[in-house]
Amino acid sequence: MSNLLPPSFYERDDVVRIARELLGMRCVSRVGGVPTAGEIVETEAYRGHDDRACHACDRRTGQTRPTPRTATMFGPAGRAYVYLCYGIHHLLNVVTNRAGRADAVLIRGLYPAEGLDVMRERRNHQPNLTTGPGNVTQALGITTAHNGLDLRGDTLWIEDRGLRPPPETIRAAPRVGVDYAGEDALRPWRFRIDPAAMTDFS
DNA sequence: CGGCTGATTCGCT
DNA sequence: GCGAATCAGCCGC
Repeated sequence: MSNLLPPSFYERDDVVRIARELLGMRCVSRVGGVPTAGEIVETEAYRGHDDRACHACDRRTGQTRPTPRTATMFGPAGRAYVYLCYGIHHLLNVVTNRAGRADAVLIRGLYPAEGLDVMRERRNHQPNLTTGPGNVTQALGITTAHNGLDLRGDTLWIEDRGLRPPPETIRAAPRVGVDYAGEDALRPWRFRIDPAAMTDFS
């Protein structure tokens, strides 16, 4: 028994809260009909209208406006925003808030749950399957070709299986790799489940 | 159109 | 701890 996260989960005007609440949810891909999945253990929140670490916000001027790359973030909630980072890595985000508000949650880590053999193969048999945002997409088979996908479709979605990490096991920290964002780089919008508290996931 | 840069990862020092 | 890999987006000329 599992519940697909409803639009009302994504449409809320609080991307930081959503990033925290996504911890413990199961992220599922069915690329090419092959199921792979894992519980979300690390996220980061990006807020379009006032956060210079967010792609939607020009980090020099502070102006927020859509570009061809970031158009998905300005669209309706509950879709996948996938972009290419450093010319190599595909990074998966969940779009939140109403259309016009460019908020998104970056999926940075999973606890592997389903399709481990496929994920191992996609990861070229490296020991780290789904830690790190670039590794998550590689294991799930997600690329920029999946940008804009509705998370209620049959290729990529997020399920609520009732797993709720205890609040005291959730660590908040500044986001990774956004030093250019000035004061916004200090916002503690990175969330992860303390690895030592993850015995429930096995 | 040229140049710079990045929400990263991995291997080598 | 450092730097290469690798390229689309974005800015400025």
